[in-house]
Amino acid sequence: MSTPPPKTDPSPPEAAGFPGPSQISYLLARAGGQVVRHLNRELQPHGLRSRHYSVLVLAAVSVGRTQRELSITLGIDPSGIVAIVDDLEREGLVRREASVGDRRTRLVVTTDAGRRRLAEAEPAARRLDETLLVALDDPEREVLRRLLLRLVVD
Amino acid sequence: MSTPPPKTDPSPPEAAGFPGPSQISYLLARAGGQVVRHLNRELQPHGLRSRHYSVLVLAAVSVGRTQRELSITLGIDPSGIVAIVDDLEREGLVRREASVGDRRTRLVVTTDAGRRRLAEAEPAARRLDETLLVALDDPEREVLRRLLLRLVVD
DNA sequence: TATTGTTATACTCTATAACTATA
DNA sequence: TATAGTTATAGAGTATAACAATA
Repeated sequence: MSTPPPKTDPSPPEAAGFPGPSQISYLLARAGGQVVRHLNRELQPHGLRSRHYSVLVLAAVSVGRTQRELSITLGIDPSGIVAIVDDLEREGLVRREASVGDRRTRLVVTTDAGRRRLAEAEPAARRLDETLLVALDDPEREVLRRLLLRLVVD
Repeated sequence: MSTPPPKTDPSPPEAAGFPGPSQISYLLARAGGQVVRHLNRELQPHGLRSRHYSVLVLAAVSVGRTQRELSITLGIDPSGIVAIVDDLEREGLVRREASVGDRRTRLVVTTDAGRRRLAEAEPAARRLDETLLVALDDPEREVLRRLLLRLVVD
């Protein structure tokens, strides 16, 4: 009779020949860094950086977001949002509009120029998913996407 | 009779009520940012930042690594490695040793003080995996870990 | 009193280029 | 010529604190 292969350790210190730390948090930090670097490079021809792109996407999806919402959703400090929206507004890609209910808040809304810019840049961002995830097949990507969604919502 | 729930779209533009873009690259960037922020906060009492911690871990696992190896494995620019190793050396946590074969390279080796510091800090880093991944059960974490490993190796 | 947006500041990180010493 | 390490520098990102307007 054949002895069953030993159960793999659920959290081995080193895995699969990867020489670095294999803790999930480390791997996430590393993968995230890769993404930002690549994304910045891909977006450069379109005059956007990853953070500006995120804000532009998010403001475009809804009719308008308060800067506070953008800050919370994107995990960027409110003062960082101000700087990013300043940049985008200077280029005419978003407008700050007065909010009806609360005169403290200012709604960030995407302009037509912003939507055009987004349409130009989007393929570059989608291409990133392709090149970065080349090691994974479609079902694996979907699994990864769902797991990450649950992490990021928090 | 109950109608079966509709099959979920394998790659919907928006998913599960999450307000942001649900592209994997975006989610990775976001999760990675969270990790680095949390990790830096957890490590602060131990006088380490996430990059210093990574280098310390990596140098401790083996008998010594060239700075070039550290640079490639951690995805940090060689000039960044110099700065980090300078910091660690100043605190006596690592030493730079001459390499036998190649007099250009310098091996980064962890000192006893470095190993002690690592032992102090490690629980904080492991705690991160716990708090950050609270939404996922053990098998899910293992799936995520393996997928990320394949992404990061590249 | 608490919150939204804003400004200011210091520090860390990233990206590049140039330089040196060795190979 | 090419590679390992180093230095210098500019720009981007992060973290904090303080402030004015408004709730």
